Amino acid sequence: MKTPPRLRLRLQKATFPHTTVPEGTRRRILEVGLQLFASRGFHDTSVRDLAKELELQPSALYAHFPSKDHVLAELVRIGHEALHAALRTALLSAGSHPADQVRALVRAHTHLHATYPQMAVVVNEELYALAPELAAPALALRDQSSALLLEVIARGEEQGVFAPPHSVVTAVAIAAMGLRIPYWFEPSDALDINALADLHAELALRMLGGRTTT
Amino acid sequence: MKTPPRLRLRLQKATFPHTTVPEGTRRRILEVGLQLFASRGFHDTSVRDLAKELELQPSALYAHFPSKDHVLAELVRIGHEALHAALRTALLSAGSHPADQVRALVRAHTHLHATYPQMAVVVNEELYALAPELAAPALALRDQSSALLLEVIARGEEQGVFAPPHSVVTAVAIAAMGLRIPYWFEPSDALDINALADLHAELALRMLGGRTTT
DNA sequence: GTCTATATGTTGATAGAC
DNA sequence: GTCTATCAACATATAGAC
Repeated sequence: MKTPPRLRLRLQKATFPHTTVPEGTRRRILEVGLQLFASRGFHDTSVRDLAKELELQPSALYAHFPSKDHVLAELVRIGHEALHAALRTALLSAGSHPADQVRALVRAHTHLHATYPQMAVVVNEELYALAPELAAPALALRDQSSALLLEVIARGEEQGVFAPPHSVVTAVAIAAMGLRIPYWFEPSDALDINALADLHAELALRMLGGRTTT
Repeated sequence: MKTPPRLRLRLQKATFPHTTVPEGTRRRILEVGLQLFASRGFHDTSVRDLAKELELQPSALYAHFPSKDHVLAELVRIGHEALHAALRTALLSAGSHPADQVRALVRAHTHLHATYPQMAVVVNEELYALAPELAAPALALRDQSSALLLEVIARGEEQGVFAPPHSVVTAVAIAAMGLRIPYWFEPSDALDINALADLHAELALRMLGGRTTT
């Protein structure tokens, strides 16, 4: 926190996907960590910065986390688990038609990235700051999550309802839409989260060449 | 550079878009800066790290740049200028049909991000580390670059050859494909840069609903 | 579980010789 | 334009009292 207030993301109160995060100081640390890591980055946020925002002394944090890295690791874990859970739930409540399933996955992906922009940014930009053993669980979940989309696309191609120019490149492009959301989207009357989710689902289906409705 | 080798981007020799970067030590500093900032991030790369890789003493850098920030600022400037120049050139050599123009813009965007992945990463992820006055020129160029795509899309809609579900959201989605390239793409025989450019252009046109050929 | 105080290393940057 | 030597500020983390 040497350089003036160029922020990666607007500095605002950060919220979690509702996972099992205990109340109390530990949770407050995670919330403040999410806020600061998202807006200035992990390496540009010091333990003193966290403590100041929490109105605690720096040493007090170490009663709750063994190190600054572990605060980030916990955030990264929560974020990946929330996304994976959301995608699985979406798939389960979708119909059996591949277009419905893509719509469900993309809508869930969009919803999460638009609702928890700080979590999305920290999970995606600061994962590399973790030692391999702290990052590993998140990376495993990430692979499982992308597999969900790839499988639905493959099934759609087999059934002849999708005809993307290249299934992997198209899957990456669909995911990319979601990953960019925190950097430009601000919910408004003209374009709220639900409308954005619909738009992204529509764009995904256009890329897949699957305009089919059930 | 405290934490073990989790790298954001593979550590490899970094090259520039051919802009006017003078030979000599100043250029070497920029090349090494690009390499290290891309792989570990600006805040996790110390002046000592740069000096070590350059086989110089840390103090020697200050004969070429007034501060570490100015190294990043110069990289960010070069990157933005290169992209803007590439997009303008692409537009000029494209035909007058909006579909041709989108194809040209997307192909150029893809080419640059695939050819200079480190530059793309640094420009997009580390811009926020700069003080406003150092970041301003780049931000201005960025606005001009996105305007190019938005204008072509608007013209296509007026002519009735494009019918995207939402022009701004679609433009952002098209740009997002390009921004993700450095994080997954590795040129291969099965998928080289040209093929990727073609695929991205095709996906962009599908999103725009403009399959027209000239 | 929070505090005060501090250990220990690293940071960006400068002074001044050659 | 590079070196040696160094500064002041900052980093993460710990020790021990309450």
